[in-house]
Amino acid sequence: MIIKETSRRLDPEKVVDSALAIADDEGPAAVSFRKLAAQHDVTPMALYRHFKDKDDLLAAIGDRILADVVLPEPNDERWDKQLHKLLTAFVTALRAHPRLADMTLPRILIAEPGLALAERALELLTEGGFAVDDAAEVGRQAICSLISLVTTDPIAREVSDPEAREASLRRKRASLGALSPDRYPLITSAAGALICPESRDRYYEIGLDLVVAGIRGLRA
Amino acid sequence: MIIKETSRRLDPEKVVDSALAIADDEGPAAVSFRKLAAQHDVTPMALYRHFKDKDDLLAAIGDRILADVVLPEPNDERWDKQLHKLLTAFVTALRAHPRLADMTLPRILIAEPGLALAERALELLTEGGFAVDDAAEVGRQAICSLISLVTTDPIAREVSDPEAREASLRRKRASLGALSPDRYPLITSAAGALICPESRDRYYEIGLDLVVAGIRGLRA
DNA sequence: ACCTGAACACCGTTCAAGT
DNA sequence: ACCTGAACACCGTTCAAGT
Repeated sequence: MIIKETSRRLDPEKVVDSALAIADDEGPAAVSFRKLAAQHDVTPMALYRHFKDKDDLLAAIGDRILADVVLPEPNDERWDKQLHKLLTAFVTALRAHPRLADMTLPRILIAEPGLALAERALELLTEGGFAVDDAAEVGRQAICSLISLVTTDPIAREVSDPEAREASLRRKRASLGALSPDRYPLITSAAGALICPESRDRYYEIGLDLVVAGIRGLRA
Repeated sequence: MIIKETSRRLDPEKVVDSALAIADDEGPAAVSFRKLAAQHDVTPMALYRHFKDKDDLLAAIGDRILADVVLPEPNDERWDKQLHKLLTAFVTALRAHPRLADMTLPRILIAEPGLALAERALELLTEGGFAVDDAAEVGRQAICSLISLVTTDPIAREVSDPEAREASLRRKRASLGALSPDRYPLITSAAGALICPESRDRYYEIGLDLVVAGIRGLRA
């Protein structure tokens, strides 16, 4: 039996590891073939053997994130409760990569974990009384809302650079603080919550509840 | 009375016009100082007199879009019905710029039309029984969901390039068509709706109904 | 099959200088 | 105040060539 010596110098999976790390820290725009090539001691052009173009690399990042979704086992709870848990599992995986959550959207109906999630969501929605085509529309919208819940997470933003985060908060406080309480009484009195929600868990709880409540309400 | 001759060669408002046109056609990434400078017969550096940096220019685009929001007059309908109309007005303005809708988010609590929208939304939410801090959280989430509704509008995408759009649809059809109906019975049977919703108006109607139904449901 | 070298056509932004 | 010129430090991607 011959153990094949690994002859390839470049491991695409490790390139995606690096890309994911850069994107988490500095955002997807900071990911570049040239930087990745330098990190892996190859020419930028070497990457084109493994990724068609930059979009292809970003798609691989999306797939990586989706691979972390851990679907809950079906049980005998009500469809809406199970849907809540299913969507929570999706959000949990995305929360690890707040700046990258939207890379999953174009991969959901392509990557296997995304397909499993979608199929299960459609099962629960049809169980809840939706026609399959309506379930598709509602499910898509739910996924989109939850992705944007994560991408716009006000607490996670710029977490890599705490002083940039502080500066951004200070700017927001200053701008809302300058508003006239007569013209904008509710905005000024809700300024705290508008600038940054008190608790991150509560932020996600409200977001998920809102999505599931919408689905429940639409069916009626 | 002296009519001041306009001495400035560069009108920042016209630069934003051009930037908006480019961004609508080719996406925000295609907007560049160099391209805009060429279009306005100046050096790229001339733009830095009028815009701090590229982010500042994109913020101006966000403000432009928000300026098109036409708020409905308050009336004596129920709070949730009025909220539906308010949010519809927001979505209507965004729909004119599907690829740019998310540039409005960071400008909502800064640009005047965004503040007016936010204040009115908070009014209706508190009228509906939300505490002001909860209203803030719920309102933010609603705005985010609706922005993502527009940015991911499956019908508007790549509308500038109809054959790219066709190619993308074909790719999606092929990829869903290759799935096993045994493993993914619901996805395959909903393939049509998943690839592209039948009607654009219905797409937006469902999206808006879902958001308002969620808010109504959360209050209870 | 996998990688390199050189080149093309772009970017945002800084700095010093002109009027 | 407003604009220019030259430069710096980047990009993605193509093409032809090497092993």
